Amino acid sequence: MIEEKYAPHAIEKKWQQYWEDHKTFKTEIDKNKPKSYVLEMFPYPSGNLHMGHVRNYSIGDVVARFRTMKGFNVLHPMGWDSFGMPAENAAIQHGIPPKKWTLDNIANMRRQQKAMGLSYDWDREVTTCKEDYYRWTQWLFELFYKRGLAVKKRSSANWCDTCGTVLANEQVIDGKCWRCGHEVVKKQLDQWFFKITDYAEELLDDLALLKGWPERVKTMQRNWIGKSEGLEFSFDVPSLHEKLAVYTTRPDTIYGVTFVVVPPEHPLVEKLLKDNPKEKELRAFCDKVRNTSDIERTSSESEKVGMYTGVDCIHPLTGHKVHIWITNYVLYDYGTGAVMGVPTGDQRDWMFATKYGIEKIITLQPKDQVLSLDTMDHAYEDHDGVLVNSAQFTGMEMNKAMGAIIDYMEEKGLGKRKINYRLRDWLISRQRYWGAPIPIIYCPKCGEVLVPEDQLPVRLPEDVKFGDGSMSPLATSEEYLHCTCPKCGGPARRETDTMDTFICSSWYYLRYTDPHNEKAPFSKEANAYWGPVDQYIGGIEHAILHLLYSRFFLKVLRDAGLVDYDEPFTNLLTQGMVLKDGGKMSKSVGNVVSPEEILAKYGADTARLFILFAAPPERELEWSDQGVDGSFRFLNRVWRIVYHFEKVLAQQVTSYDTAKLDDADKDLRRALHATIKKVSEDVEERFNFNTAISSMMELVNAMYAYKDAKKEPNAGLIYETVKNLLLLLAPFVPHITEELWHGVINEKTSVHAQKWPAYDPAAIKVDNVEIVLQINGKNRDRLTVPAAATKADLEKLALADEKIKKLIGTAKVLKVICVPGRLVNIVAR
RNA sequence: GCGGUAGUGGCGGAACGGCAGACGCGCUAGCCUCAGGAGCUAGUGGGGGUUGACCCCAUGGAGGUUCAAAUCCUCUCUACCGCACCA
Repeated sequence: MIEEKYAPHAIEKKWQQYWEDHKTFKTEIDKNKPKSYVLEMFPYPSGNLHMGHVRNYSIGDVVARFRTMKGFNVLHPMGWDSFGMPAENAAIQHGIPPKKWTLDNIANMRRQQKAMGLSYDWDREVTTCKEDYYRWTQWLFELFYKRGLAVKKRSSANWCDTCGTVLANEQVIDGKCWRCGHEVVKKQLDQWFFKITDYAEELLDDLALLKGWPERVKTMQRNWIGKSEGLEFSFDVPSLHEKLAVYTTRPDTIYGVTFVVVPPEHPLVEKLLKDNPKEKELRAFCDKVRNTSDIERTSSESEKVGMYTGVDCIHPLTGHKVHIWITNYVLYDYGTGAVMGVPTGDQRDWMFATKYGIEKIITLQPKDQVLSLDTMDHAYEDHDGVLVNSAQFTGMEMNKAMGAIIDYMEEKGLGKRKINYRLRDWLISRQRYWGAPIPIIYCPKCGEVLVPEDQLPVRLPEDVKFGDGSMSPLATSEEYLHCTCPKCGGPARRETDTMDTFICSSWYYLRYTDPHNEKAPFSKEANAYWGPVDQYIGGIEHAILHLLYSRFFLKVLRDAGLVDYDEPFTNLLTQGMVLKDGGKMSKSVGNVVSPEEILAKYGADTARLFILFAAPPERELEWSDQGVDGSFRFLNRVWRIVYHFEKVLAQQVTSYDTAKLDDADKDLRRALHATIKKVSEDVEERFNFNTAISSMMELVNAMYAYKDAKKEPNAGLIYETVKNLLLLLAPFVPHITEELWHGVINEKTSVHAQKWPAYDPAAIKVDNVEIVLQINGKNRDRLTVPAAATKADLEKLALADEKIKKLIGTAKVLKVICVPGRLVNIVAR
């Protein structure tokens, strides 16, 4: 029995309670079943779900429920990426302790997720800011440390003097502090790094293993790692008795070098400035440049400025003097940190040389053209052409010259072939409170000492002050700061930096496999069964950082013997953003649609259905309030048509004789089986949920047409149709289907415990198809032909068509192209 | 700037290189109703036309490949994502 009217709220509450009571989504290892690990990126607990979350979880839930119905043992967990700046800001601005703020937010968001009817195994929830989790984050830091992958290096951070705090890049707005507007400066600090560059080559190579990743994500990672092959060589700096090393990917242009540039951070700069008559001006210039961002420095738009140091070096091949400049347009942490300037081969160098009147020498020109400085107005940057003005290499083709010059330099001992990566080591130190403390102790006698494993976690103290000028809030807790050295027992102090939250999120997918383990981050056995993640789903904005860090982490754990596979995420689905009025939903624009309101108005099933229907998952999604109405209307249509057939269904006629079907029956049956086929393929192979839903809408339309066409419906066919419609809809709209299933199909079982339906190929077959007749690619007529017609049949039928004959007239038929089932194209002149 | 992606009716979107616009929204008309922000039926890219025939145009723009292009190639414009301390 079902109610006459669809009442989503009562139904949804009822079934959510039922699933919770019956632990419907609890997962255990079951070696008799194939496993499938379906994972959505865990959220930062900002306090409320936004539509991006709703989209992410709706997609994941369909995949998880679908795979369960397909017979997989599905792991589908949820947790919280709960360390980070917003909690600390809440503490600074409103005096709320970060822990309380975070846990309250988690409670609220968990409630919202539960209201969506998501099939999570909540017993596996992980929360990165809780001791039972960050204890293992610290343990993993120690693992990295022991393997030589966690090292200290000097590096700069954004610093605001007024607030007395380090600033994140996003807190620096136009070079000023976001809170006080004071000018931001760069401050040199000793900071911890993870040596991700040790894995650069493997991170690059193994992209080939990721067949289930979008090509664009792999391309972005490839470019981010940025492998290049080139030449490293040095210029002698006679006045300083030093060498200045440079790296270039264009050794073919080496004879065109007319200056060398270094950034203010370059180690040679101090020596260049010492006893320099222009020291004061140069220092002022360095200070200014030091505070500009990498994007500004590498932009070819922004102005290239520099100062000649007055110091010269010697070109290793020509012996000519070359000026050394300090500039704002090179990066200090790529290559050797110094760059050779070739005005005619690089547009940035061209602009710089033009501005400062530096000499230009043409050393490469196109094969069929002679370049002249008189007519050139920009650099010749093509990787093609012939060398000129290049001593014995003159006349050589660019591609050959590259190798020849490197060989020559190596032969003469002047330089060497070098592979470089754009990828930099991962700076993991944060001078903040709300993160996992780095488990290091500094002892005056023993130096840097790891906190022993059995003393983990290093707990976050609660008696800290924010923004009092200390490098890190943790330094303001006397109790935290002072400790005894684990080695010698003498007085020592703790590291006061915490870890980048990206570390917490680089291994959480492993913890889900064994979330309550107190002896290890996870057991090998649990992870061997569940890992790797079969389907990972999350925003495209994570295409590089999070996904690259996670890949790096897993490879280190593999090398440490903790896991036995190479990549954490076998398949990746990157979802697009949710937009409103063409733009990102944001509070400042005021176009935010609250999921909570949508749930309150229509219920979870409508919200889930709409967000899956409105666009394919990888594309951006334009939110439409009217579109939501449409989805709600569809669910009402489903409800009414099932209600209409309730008495027929109550007879429980579960079969029928296919030989006794009339045309209306056959049409409905064909529609049903075509829909099963379409939905199965769309969900399983392409994740095209929008077209899967549209085909189910067509099926419901066909059921209405059938209702009107037949006074006496075929009870068996109706039963089959309704039953399968509910099964197909179940992963998308789990509550309404559960209610209808219990009401008209089987009150003892859950629709979510059923097998996914199969279609009958014979039911889809049609006898005749309509094809298009074209002349010279233009549609001229249509023709109904037997579905089995061959190419030869089609050609004969097409050429016999009266209208076609008339249109061809006296023209000569040159060619006839036949595509069975689709068209015939007659080429006639 | 560099790297990546996307542009199709009034709107969201369909379309193995093979009938452009499925499905939904919106709109129009009719039916039903005391009533409707409910439901049902039909229509709905633009232009022409003998107005259920038929013809032409149309997938950001310009070229190209092909019997055939929204789809492949080149250039270009626009929007969005990432750029290493937001997560």
